[in-house]
Formats: sequence, C-alpha cells, structure tokens
Amino acid sequence: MPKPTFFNLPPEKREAIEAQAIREFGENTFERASLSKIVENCGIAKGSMYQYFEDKLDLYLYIVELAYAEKRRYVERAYAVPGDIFQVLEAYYRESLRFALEHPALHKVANKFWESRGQHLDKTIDQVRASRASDFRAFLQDAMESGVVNGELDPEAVFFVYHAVGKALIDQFGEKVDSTFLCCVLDVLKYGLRARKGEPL
Amino acid sequence: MPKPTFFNLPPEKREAIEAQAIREFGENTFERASLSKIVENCGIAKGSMYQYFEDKLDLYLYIVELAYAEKRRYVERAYAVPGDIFQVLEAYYRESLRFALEHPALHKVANKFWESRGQHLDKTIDQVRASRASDFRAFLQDAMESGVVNGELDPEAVFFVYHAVGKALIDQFGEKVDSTFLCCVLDVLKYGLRARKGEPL
DNA sequence: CCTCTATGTGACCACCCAGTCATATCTGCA
DNA sequence: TGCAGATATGACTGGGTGGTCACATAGAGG
Repeated sequence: MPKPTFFNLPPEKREAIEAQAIREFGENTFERASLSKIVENCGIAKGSMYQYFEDKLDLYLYIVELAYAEKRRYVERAYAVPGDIFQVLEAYYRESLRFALEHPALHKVANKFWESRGQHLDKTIDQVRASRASDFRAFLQDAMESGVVNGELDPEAVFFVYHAVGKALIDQFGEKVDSTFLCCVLDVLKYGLRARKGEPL
Repeated sequence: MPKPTFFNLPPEKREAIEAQAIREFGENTFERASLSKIVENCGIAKGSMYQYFEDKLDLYLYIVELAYAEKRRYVERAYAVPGDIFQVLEAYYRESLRFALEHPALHKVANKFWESRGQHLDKTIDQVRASRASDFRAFLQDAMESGVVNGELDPEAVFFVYHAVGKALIDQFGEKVDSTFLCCVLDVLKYGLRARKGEPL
C-alpha cells in the first residue's frame, strides 16, 4: 500500500507518477522494470519515491491493482450475461478485448504481471492463478453437469485447453486478435466441447 | 560458435561446463542467467570462459542448440508415423514428452529459450517461431484440403488454438501433463476439429 | 518572525553483472 | 634444458540496480 503522503500529492503529480509507472511496468516484468527510469521520466528524485511507497514491490502491486480494478469494470458485465457457458465466455473475452483496446497501457501491465518474478511475487501470482482456476473449474463443472458441455470429456483437460487458449488470446489482443478472430477461435473450442447428439465419440 | 579451444578441452571438463551451463540456463532465461555463477559452479575462472566462447550469447546459443539437437532425435520419429494429422501430432507430443522425461534439464533449457530476451535474441527467436509456424500452417492446410480437418473452420484460428495448447502442454510436461492427460487434451482438440458428417455447424 | 512538521532531494552505498587484460602456468617439441 | 605457443587466471573496469540518509525546502500556526 502506498504511504499517506502519496495521496496528499497534487493530483496531476500523482497521475504523472502513475502514468510513468504504468508505462515502465507495461513494457517490462517486475524485475526488469527500473525504478531509476521511472523517477527519471517523472522528473522527481529517487528519494521521493520512497516517501510514497515502501519499496519497488509496493509500487508495483499498487499499479497492478490499478490495472485490474479497471479491467474488472469491463469484465464483470460478462457474469450478468444471460445464456449458456459459451455465451458468457464470449462476453468475457469480448469485454476483455474492449478493455485492451481502450486501455492498452493497463492491458500491458496486466499481461506482464503473470510473467513477473522476484521477492514474494511468485507466491502471490501462484495464489491468484489458483484462485481463478478454481472459479473457472467450478463454472465448467456446472456446465458439464447441466449437459451444455460434453460430459464425456476429461474436465481437467477441458480446463487446460480453455486456460491455454484464453491466455494466448488475451496476450495478443490488439495484435493478431480482433473481434472477428476472437469468435473464430471460440468457435473452434465450442464445437469441440458442445455436447453432440447422436454422433458417438 | 565456441572457439576451437573449447573442443580441445579434456572431455570431462568440457562436459562439466556444459552441465553447469545447462543447469543455469534451464533455471533462468538468458538475461537472468549469470555467467559468474556458471563459472563459480564449474570451479573455473571467468576469463577461461572467454577462451572458449565469444560472449554470454555465444555460450547460450551453443547450449540451446545442444538441447534442440537432442530433442530433434526424439521428435523426428513423429514425421515418419503413418496416419492422419491427428496421429502425427499425437506422436509428436508423445516423443516430446519422452524427451522431457528422459532429459529434464535439456527440456527446461528448450522451454526457457522462448522466454529469453536481450541482445539479438529477440529477432532470432521471432525467426525460429515464424519458421515453425509456417511449417505447421502448411501441414494443417494439407489436412484441411484433404478433409481430415473440418474445412469450414478458420485455418488461422485452428493454428492459433493448436499453437496455444501445444505450448501449454510442453511447458508442463512432467508436472501436470503425463501420457494419459496428453491424450485427453488432444482429444478435446481433435473432436473439435475433425470433419463431422451430416451435422451442420 | 520563529518553529515545527511534512515533503523533496541527489549523492551515496552495497551489490551484481558482463567482459578485459596483464600476468602466470602449462605442454610439447627441438 | 630451453623456448614458444596455447591456456588459465582473477583482479579490475564500467555500468546498472534498489534502497538510504543527512540535509534542504516549504508551509502552516502561533
């Protein structure tokens, strides 16, 4: 958590610091990113940074939380979408793509987060990953029990595939992946998962 | 390329250097890996390393090539497998898994390669990636034209999915992924890709 | 005007890194 | 034995990093 001093700062200065940190942490993982470069680009002294934050990790976690707070504002709409798991997932990735296009810098921060190493970050990341995984697994299990997703498939394998493809999609939002490509990819998955009547496996 | 001096070394010394380098480059990306630690673990002087190799990158590329040369010995058998694209792909990943289990250290080097950055590595990696991608795309196109893979799907999307899942599989060989899990995952993909008669998309 | 507190500063520290080079040692040959 | 070329060495350089600290400044209240 930032120190109180940080929030006493004139907003324009605070936002300048956030902007430069977002830039640096969007272009580099935590350990590659350079605090020295951030303060240089802000035009403030190294020591000042330590009036605002405990250390590099404190600043980093604040910026990452900033990015994910904004991303949540987009993505949470997907949970309210009526329809089966395929419609919810499509909405999720669509909102995720909108976030990436409207906040490219924050999107890059969020992506680089998963590649970051060092300090206690490793464990933090593993925890976040595990928590998300368990949410998705439960969501998937419902869909399999209700018959929307082919129940003959190995649930762990289905999760594995979705996880891998989802990560690859998000990694490439705004590069290879646009709205129509997104649909094509999801279709490849869907028509592999959807329960098929009559035709045996 | 290593300097001639390196190959004049007594084999046990040469292999000790290779072993320590493999260890370091298996645990760290190129830029994180420390030459100082390698020489320390080998019990040789820093300067000696520069009698054998031009620089850190030279050593790294030698080690990576070592790893991929061994991996090729396994994987190339897959190309000779008779059968459709699914059988070839399964053979490919199966051999790949065998390599990972029998040469875990080399497997880690090969995996970390793709995450590595710095010097001219970025461009080299992009080239290798592009070359592999184009091979696989061609292989896939054949399979789609011959009707083994559902021709109604977007070829780029199919490639995208296979690429994402393939990378995730290889990343986790020996951890989450064993032989039976591999088959389950490939099945999820296959039954999404296989041409289906009668049933409309 | 003085004082007290909050904030700003940048030289400085300890650490790690890749890469260099003058020097020492070894080895094989004459 | 002596010489020459090949090989080994590790202190050293220059550059980067995160983090610290004694000091400078600013602003508010009496």
